Amino acid sequence: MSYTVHEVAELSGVTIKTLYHYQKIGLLMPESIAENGYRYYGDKELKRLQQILFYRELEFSLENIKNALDNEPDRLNCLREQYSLIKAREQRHAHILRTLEETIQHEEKGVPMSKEKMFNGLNKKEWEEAIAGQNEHLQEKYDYKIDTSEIDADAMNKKANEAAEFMSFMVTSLKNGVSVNDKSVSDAIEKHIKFMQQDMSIDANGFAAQTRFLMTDDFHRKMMEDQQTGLSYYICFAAENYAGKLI
Amino acid sequence: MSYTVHEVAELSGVTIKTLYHYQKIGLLMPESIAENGYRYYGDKELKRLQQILFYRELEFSLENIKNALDNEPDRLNCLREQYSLIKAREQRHAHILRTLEETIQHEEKGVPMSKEKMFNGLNKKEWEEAIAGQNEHLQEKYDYKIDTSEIDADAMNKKANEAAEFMSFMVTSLKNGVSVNDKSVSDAIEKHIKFMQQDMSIDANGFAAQTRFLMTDDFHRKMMEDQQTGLSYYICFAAENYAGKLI
DNA sequence: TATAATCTCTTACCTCAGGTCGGAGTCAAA
DNA sequence: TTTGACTCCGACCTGAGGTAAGAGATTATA
Repeated sequence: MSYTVHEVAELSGVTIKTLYHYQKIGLLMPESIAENGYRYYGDKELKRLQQILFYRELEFSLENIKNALDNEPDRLNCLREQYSLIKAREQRHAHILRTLEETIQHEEKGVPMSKEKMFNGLNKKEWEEAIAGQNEHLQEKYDYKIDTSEIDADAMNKKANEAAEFMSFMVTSLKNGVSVNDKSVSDAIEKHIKFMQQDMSIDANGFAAQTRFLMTDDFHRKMMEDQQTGLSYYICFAAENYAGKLI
Repeated sequence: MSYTVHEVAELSGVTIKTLYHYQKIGLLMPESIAENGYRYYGDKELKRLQQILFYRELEFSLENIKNALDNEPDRLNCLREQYSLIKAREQRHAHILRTLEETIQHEEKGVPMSKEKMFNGLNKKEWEEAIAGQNEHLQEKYDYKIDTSEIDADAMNKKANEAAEFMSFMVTSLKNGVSVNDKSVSDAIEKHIKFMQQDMSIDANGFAAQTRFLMTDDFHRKMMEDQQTGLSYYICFAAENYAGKLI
């Protein structure tokens, strides 16, 4: 099955000019070119175009897209990677949305807002710095930045701070679809338990029991679920999984 | 309070060059210009810049932003409008994400996908046409399009329908903080299992095992978590709880 | 079969939202 | 007074296309 420029344009919503452009920069070549110069695209080309558009949607430069597709010729891997990138972008947008909500609330009450908060999530420079070193995999490969900094740290004292950090990490993991089996999750739990051990006697099983209580108890569950839907269940699973591993 | 270009750049993450550019096109003028030519911005300008960035995030052209801000000088209205636009964009992204998911599933099974479906949500032309005449308010004012074609109910057969109904019920319960112990949850699971028993042999324990698999398997968990954060964990708990009760 | 309407190719130039570079003036601190 | 950081402004560059125009190809209609 082969398609004319017009048909491809119609199907994909891209203009003929854009197809020509992609050909010129070697991003998407026609399957064949007739003697009269007419270009025809096949199924393989349509699939590649689809992937180009997914990446374009993520604001990759055409050059980056070319690299991504050429370095990862396995379509399924590409698609999965695009999936997690889109998920990552969602976080940034959630951040911006929160800033917008906060701004509306401040404006409604007529209370002035801190200048830093005003640009939370919008300030690309800032969060690119804040997350330097994180998510190396995607960053190296795509130069794509992921927003993971959520809480304002120094507003809390040390204890609350550690707890909030742990929670925020779990929220991020939950939102990113990280398995409770993942080493990063186990590590976080281990660290959290060690911290708690500074002023109380608790072990992995005790912690698991505690999280199960937090999940079953209506009041505490509500507190956690308000922070992030699903959090109480996730943490409980993670804690039980961690305790189970130690046996 | 007034800020130098450097300070504004630092706060907002925008470059000095961009500030200059905005000044040149009359989008954001400094509050004052000293005799030495230095430009200074006040609180009012920072607020305007914030709004510019919200709009820019929504891919409005600078000219459109100028019009939007000049025609709607009421900040609160602007912010609210931006809020609904961002919400609308979320829909479009959800659409794209679904196309990506479907593509992954087709690719996994090696089944070819219809060419139209391949570009669902990506085809801007298409959804601009599909919603012609709708959302006139925003379109007239901003030339911004909203994706409204979301659910194609009759596209699903009965089976998928029941599953979707069950899932949607669980999502609602999770979001409302309903305990997995709650009778409504047990009842829904019972009903769902009975339905499945029509064409397969499964019991409460089998179902619990299945949900645990869905939670532990990276790909399936991703699918569920995408629908609602925490869903895979909630359903697994609920299923295990239901199976446990029967003993 | 002739003609009109549509499609296609290619090149040259335009646009938008900035980035880069360079020269020159300005300011604060050592 | 000199150094280093900050600022201004203009000229030119970039990416991802859009527009316009001339010319050949194909298809539909008279």
